[in-house]
Amino acid sequence: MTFTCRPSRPDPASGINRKGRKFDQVLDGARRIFLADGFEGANVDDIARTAGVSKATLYAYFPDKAQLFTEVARCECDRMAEAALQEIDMSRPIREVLTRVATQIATFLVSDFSLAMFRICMSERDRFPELARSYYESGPEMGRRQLEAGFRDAVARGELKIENFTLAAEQFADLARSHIWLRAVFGVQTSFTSEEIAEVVEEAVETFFARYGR
Amino acid sequence: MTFTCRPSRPDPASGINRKGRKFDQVLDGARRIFLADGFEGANVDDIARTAGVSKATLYAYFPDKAQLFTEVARCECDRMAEAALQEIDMSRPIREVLTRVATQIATFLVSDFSLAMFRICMSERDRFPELARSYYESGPEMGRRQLEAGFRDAVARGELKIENFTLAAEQFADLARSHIWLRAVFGVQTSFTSEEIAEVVEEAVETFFARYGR
DNA sequence: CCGCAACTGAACCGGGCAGTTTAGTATCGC
DNA sequence: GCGATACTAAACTGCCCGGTTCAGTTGCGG
Repeated sequence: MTFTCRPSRPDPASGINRKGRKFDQVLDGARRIFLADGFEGANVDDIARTAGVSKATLYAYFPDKAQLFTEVARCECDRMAEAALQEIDMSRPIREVLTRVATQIATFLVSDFSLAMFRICMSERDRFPELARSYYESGPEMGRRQLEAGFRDAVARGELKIENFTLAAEQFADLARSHIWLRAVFGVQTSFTSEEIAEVVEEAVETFFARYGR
Repeated sequence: MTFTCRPSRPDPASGINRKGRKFDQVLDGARRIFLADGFEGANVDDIARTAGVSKATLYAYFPDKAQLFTEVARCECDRMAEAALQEIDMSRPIREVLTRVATQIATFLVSDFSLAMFRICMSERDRFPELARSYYESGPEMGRRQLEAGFRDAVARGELKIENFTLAAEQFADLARSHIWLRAVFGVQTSFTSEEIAEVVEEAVETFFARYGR
């Protein structure tokens, strides 16, 4: 599956040349290799080969490796934001809603994509400080805001009682990833059954409700 | 401050030569540079210079960069284990105890050392899979076991009610780092006042108690 | 069929860095 | 004083890899 990502804001004189048949190929190849190997670890020859393009062509589109990387990263941040921005359907009973949301959080956080992006953000924080920051903002932060909004509705309807919305949302997300995420990022456990996730989710909802329920 | 770390198990024919005046210097210099720059990012010349030692001397002690790194990493895992292994004083009222423990967890997790080690584990997970694993085991895992033990005591004394001890401990630790740790690892926020930490801790204890209290 | 622009593939350059070598110095036991 | 051992400084090797160059190919508009 390959898809491109048009600039959210067109890059101002970034030196990127978007016109040409193979632009998308290059970006796609770069995405794969960068996600797999990180920035430092990625080899431009590999990217070109994976993209099915000559190195010269690659450098016809992008002035250097760093800009190619930031372009990929920007797209992935957009994807991330999109993922974080699913509307929360509050029409169902609150407990069911929270269970579904927690399941989504937990499942996403142990996905290959999420883990790869996280690792890259960690590894490349010195070289690309903006990357980690903007990923945080389009991901965790965006997700938190969504949660907060949902919580406000629920409180308004008398289904939850919350004073500190920010921290409550943060706690909810942290509870939803309890146990499994740390194991995933440290590589202690590499795959998770839906039962494992369901157990963590259930306990998360239980604890959250004990504090903020009704 | 410089201190050495004798092998927990003497390395079997690892090619490391421990005798010589400057062994400790080398290890100490390596620790600094590796913690600051990671494995790939660290420059052996820098290490030698920081250690106040010639490169030739360095290579008289360690056969290569990787072994030097793993030696440093092993020591840091030991330090980590030691830090995680503080006895929990259960004589005080449970709420006070948990508040103190949560404060320790939160404070440690946003410390330079902890963040540096975490980043290295993430960055070098492919090159040194064992590192992340053993750091996880001497850190989070060890800490969790300690917590679990404390919880069992508390349950026995009727101060808490818990069924799933593992998940409860995990939830407690996750609640204790809520909000602040993610911001720290993504570099969104680089320093934390004790008030910020205290707030998170208080909310963590509150939520934990709502579920598992009395 | 021509011309032009995109693309290819392979050779090449240059810098960074792990690890080695070498020629020389300091220190210690005897 | 003498040999041995530890250490130093600096030059050097070899490799990897980002980026460039260039001679040749493909394909498309007119």
